[in-house]
Amino acid sequence: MAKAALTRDEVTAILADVFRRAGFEGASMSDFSAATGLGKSSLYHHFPGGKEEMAQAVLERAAAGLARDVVAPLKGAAPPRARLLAMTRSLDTLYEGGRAPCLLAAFAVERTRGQFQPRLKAIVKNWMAALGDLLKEGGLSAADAKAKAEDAVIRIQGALVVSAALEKTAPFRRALKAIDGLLP
Amino acid sequence: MAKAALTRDEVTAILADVFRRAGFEGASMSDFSAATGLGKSSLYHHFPGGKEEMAQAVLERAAAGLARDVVAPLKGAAPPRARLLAMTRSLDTLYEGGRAPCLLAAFAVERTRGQFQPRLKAIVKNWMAALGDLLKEGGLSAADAKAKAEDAVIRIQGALVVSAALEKTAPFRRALKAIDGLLP
DNA sequence: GTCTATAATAGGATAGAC
DNA sequence: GTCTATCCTATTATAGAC
Repeated sequence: MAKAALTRDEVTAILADVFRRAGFEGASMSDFSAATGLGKSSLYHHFPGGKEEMAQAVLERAAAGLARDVVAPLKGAAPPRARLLAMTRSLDTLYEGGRAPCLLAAFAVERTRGQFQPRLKAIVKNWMAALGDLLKEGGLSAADAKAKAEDAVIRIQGALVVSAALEKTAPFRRALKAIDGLLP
Repeated sequence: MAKAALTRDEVTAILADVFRRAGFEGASMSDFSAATGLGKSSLYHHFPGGKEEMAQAVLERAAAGLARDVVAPLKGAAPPRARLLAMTRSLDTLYEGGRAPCLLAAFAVERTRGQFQPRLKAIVKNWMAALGDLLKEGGLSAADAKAKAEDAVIRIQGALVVSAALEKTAPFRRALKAIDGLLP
């Protein structure tokens, strides 16, 4: 699809979509070729390091996307509760209401996660730290804010797994609601 | 390893361990061969349907194991809180304190989950129902018990993902503690 | 019931033309 | 920058001897 000169970022976005649905081991060059409309050699032209480099580029892009769409809203000037709602709304879009898998989780549960662990850690820590800061600002004690921030990320990841297993979006939507309720 | 005449159940247990670490797509016949000490042909003798049949057998065994080790403790004669603690203790063993991945999650996040969905659904529903019954018996309203049961399963799955991403067991252990606290 | 050997296919990756 | 053609390896799976 879309032969018209894809930029590296556009290609990376498509690869990200394949990776998050198939995981690292599950995604193949044929998948990438079909999804981008590019031949294998074109893909190697963009990513000489092959699948590994593609995955790293995709993770880097995901980290930037999370920083922009999920973490940045937490740091605005609006009241804490409004910022929290902005994050959950963004997550609802990102995960398509619970229907789309999480790239982070797909990589984290695989045997091959070792090569991506530094980035996975950085992404999760960055997210939890920003959320913890917001909850503290919203009136929670430092310890409580940290614990609830970790719990919120856990619930989002767990809800995606349970929603996928049950083929239902309700668990994910309820989890977002519960996170909304962390601040009054 | 262990050449001495493995039973089908013993073989299945080993396959389960490979599957939960590698996922369905990630696990190969070579992995199974190395883990069981059996040649590929021996594996096909036990499971003529190949990888697919192996996965189904593994899931069936996992469902039985969950029923025995996780769901059954919830239904004993002990006080509700004691039964809840028995479940979390069993989960701590099953997931090796947060170090071992969940077979269910590994299959649920993959592209290939379709073929296993009926079993995945049954396992999750069975677990949530038993936990909901216990919480109701412990004094929660029917609606609250159901919501908190779903939340508990979500937290366990999410904690495993987060623990794997961070290479830390603390999130998983804290999640179990939080579930312990659902009943006074 | 387990083995060795072997097919048949899909995977990741590269060479070289345009 | 993209293509076709190709290579090598790993993968799933089968045949047939013991």
